[in-house]
Amino acid sequence: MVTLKELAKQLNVSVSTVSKALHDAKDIGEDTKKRIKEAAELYNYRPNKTALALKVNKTNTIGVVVPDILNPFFAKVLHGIEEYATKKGYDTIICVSHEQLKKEAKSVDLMLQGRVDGFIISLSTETLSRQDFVHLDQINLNKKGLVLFDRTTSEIDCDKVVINDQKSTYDATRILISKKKKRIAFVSTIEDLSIGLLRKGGYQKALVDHGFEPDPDLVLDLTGSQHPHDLIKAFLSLHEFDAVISADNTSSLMFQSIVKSEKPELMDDIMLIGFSDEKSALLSYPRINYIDQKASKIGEKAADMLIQRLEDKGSENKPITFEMPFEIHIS
Amino acid sequence: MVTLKELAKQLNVSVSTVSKALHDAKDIGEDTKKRIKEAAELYNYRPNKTALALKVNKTNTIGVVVPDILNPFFAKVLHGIEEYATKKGYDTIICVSHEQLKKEAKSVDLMLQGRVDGFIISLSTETLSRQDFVHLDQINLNKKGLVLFDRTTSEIDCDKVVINDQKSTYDATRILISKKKKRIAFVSTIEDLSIGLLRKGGYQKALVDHGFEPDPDLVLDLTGSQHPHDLIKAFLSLHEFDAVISADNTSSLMFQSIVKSEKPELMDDIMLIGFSDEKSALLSYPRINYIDQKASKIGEKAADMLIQRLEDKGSENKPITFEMPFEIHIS
DNA sequence: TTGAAAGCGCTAACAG
DNA sequence: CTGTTAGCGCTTTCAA
Repeated sequence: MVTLKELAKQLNVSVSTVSKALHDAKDIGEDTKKRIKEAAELYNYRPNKTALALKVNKTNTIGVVVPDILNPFFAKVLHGIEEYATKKGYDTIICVSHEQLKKEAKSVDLMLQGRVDGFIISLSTETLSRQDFVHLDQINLNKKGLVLFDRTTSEIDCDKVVINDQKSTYDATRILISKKKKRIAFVSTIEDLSIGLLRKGGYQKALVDHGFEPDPDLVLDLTGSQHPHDLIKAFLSLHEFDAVISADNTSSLMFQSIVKSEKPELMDDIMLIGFSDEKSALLSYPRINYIDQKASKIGEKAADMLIQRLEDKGSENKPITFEMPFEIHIS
Repeated sequence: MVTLKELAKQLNVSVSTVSKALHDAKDIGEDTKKRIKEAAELYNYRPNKTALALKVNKTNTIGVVVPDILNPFFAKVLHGIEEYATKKGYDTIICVSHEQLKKEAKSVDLMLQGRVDGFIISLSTETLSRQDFVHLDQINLNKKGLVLFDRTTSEIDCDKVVINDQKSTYDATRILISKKKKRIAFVSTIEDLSIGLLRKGGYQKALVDHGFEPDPDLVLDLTGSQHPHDLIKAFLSLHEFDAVISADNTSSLMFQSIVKSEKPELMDDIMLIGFSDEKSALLSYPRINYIDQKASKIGEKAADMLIQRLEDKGSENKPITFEMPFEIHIS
C-alpha cells in the first residue's frame, strides 16, 4: 500500500501538496496536479481509510447486530442494509447475538470502540425478556446513531423500523373469513417472542371482531419442539379446521407438506397463509399464500434513517418509528 | 468516548503513564495503577480501535465477499465465519457481489483501503466466467490474506476451502443405485455454475461406472426459469423415473412438493436426494434426504485458515486447499 | 503555488 | 517509577 508520504518523496514534493492535488484543491498548479495524479494512478495509491477515520472522527461504517443470521428474515434485512449502505459509501460490520443478551451487549461494546458511526439492531429474545438495555444506553451516551428494527423496545428512545405484526395476521385472518372459512387454526414456532404473541393476538382479535369465538384447540404451538412433524400430525388427526394462519416462515411449509401427505383429500379445502416472500413461496406447490414483511425494505429503510441521522447534523429531531407496510399475497 | 488524553488530564499524569497502567506494565507503581484503572472504569474508557489499527497497522477485521447472502448456503458460511472471527477477536465486514464482477472488484478495492487484514471470498458467476482476477491479484500484491471458498479458481494461488462437488453427487447417486433405483433423474437450478456442472458430472459418472447409460431426458434444467413449477410438472408427465438427485437446495423441495400433488401414487417409490441441512430438511415431510455441505464449518475453517496466516508470521508456507467432508443423510 | 506543522488516539523507545 | 517524544497516514490551517 503506497502512502502519501512515499508518493511525496518520489515526486520531490511535500505530503500536503500531494494530498491537496489529489483533492483537486484550486491552489495547486495544474501541471503538478497532473504529475501527482499520474503518479498516484501508477502506484495505485488508495487513501488509507483507517487514517481518515481517525482524522475526521468518522468511520463510515455501520454496525449491525441481529439475533440469528440463519433466519431468512434477518438475512434479507441484512441484504437490504448492506446494499443501501454500500451505495451510500458505508461499510457494514455484522455481529450475531444468538438470542443472547451477553453476546449482544458484547458486540455493541466492541463496535463502540471507535469502529462504527452507528448501529442497526434487532434485539435478542433474552434482551427483551430481561428488559436490560444498558448497552443501548451506552450507544446514546456515546452519541452514536441507533436504529432498532422488528424486535424493538419502547424503553429506548431512538429511530425504529417495525411492521404492524398484529395487523398483519388480523388482515390475513379477515381474508380467510371473507373466504367463508369457519374454523381457522393458528400455528407458531415463535410463541416465545413478543411479535409471536402480537401475531397470535391479531388472529384472535380478527376472529372476535367477526363474531367467532377463538378456539384454543385450534392453536398449535411448535415453539422449541424437537419433533414438530409429530405435533402437526397429531393436530391433524385430532382437530377439524378449514384454514391455517402461520406466525412464521417455517411452520406453514411444514404444515402444508404434512397435510398433503396425511390428509390429501383436505388440501383443496384448507387455505393456508404464512409469512414468506416471493422467492421462498416458490418452494412449495401449490404456492403458499403469504404475508410479505418486505424484509429487504426494512433493512434499506433502517440504513436510510441511520445514515440520515449521521449526516444531517441539523436533524436533532425527535426519533421516528417507521411502520413498514406489509403485503398479503393470495394466489 | 473518553480518550487517554482526557483521562491523563483528569489524573494529572501523562498519557503514556495511563496507557502503560492500563496495560499492566510492570514499571508503574501499584497505587497509581489502581488509581488510573479506577478512573478508566469510572469514565468507562475504551481504547479507540481505529487509532490502534493505524498505530500497529492491523485492523483485526476480515472482509468477506459473497455472491448472494439470501442463498442459505452463503448465509450459513457467513454464520460460521462471524462466529469464529468474533471468538478470535476479529470483526467481520461483509459485502455482496450479486454475482457481478464489478461489484466484487469494487468491494475488494474498498476494503483494501486499509480496512481489513484479509479476505474470505466466494467468487461471483461473472468473475468465474470472465476469468478476470485482477482484483484478487491486488490482494496478494498488498500482502493481505486471502482465502477462497466454494467458488474458487486455480488461477489464484491462495488458501482454499472447497467441497468435493463431484464426489457428493457421485456418492448420492451410488446410494440410489444400491437401493435398486434404475431411472435416476437430475434436477438443477445452477447449471450456470461450475459447481453445478461438477455435480451433474458426479451423477453421470456414477451412472456410467455402474453400467447405466445417462439418459439426457432425465436431466431437468431449471436454471433461471421464471416458472419452475411448470417445467417440473411437464417433466413429471413426460418421463418415468424412480429417483431424483437435486443439485441445489431449492429444486428438491419444489420437486417433492409437486410430486406429492400431481403424482401422489409415486411418492413411495421415488427417492429424492438434495442439498440441505438438518434444519431446512425439516421443512418438508417426509424429511427429504440430503447432502449436507457443512456450510458453517466451511466458514469456520476459512476464518481459521485466514487468521492463522495473519498471525503466524512464520508461516510463509505454501497455500493449502482444504476439502470439507460432506455428509449424506438418508432417513 | 507550495510547504511546514499540528493533531486525530494510541503505543513504545528512550530519558529523566 | 513517570514523562517526553516520535510516529502510524491523513487533512488542514497558516506561513512562506
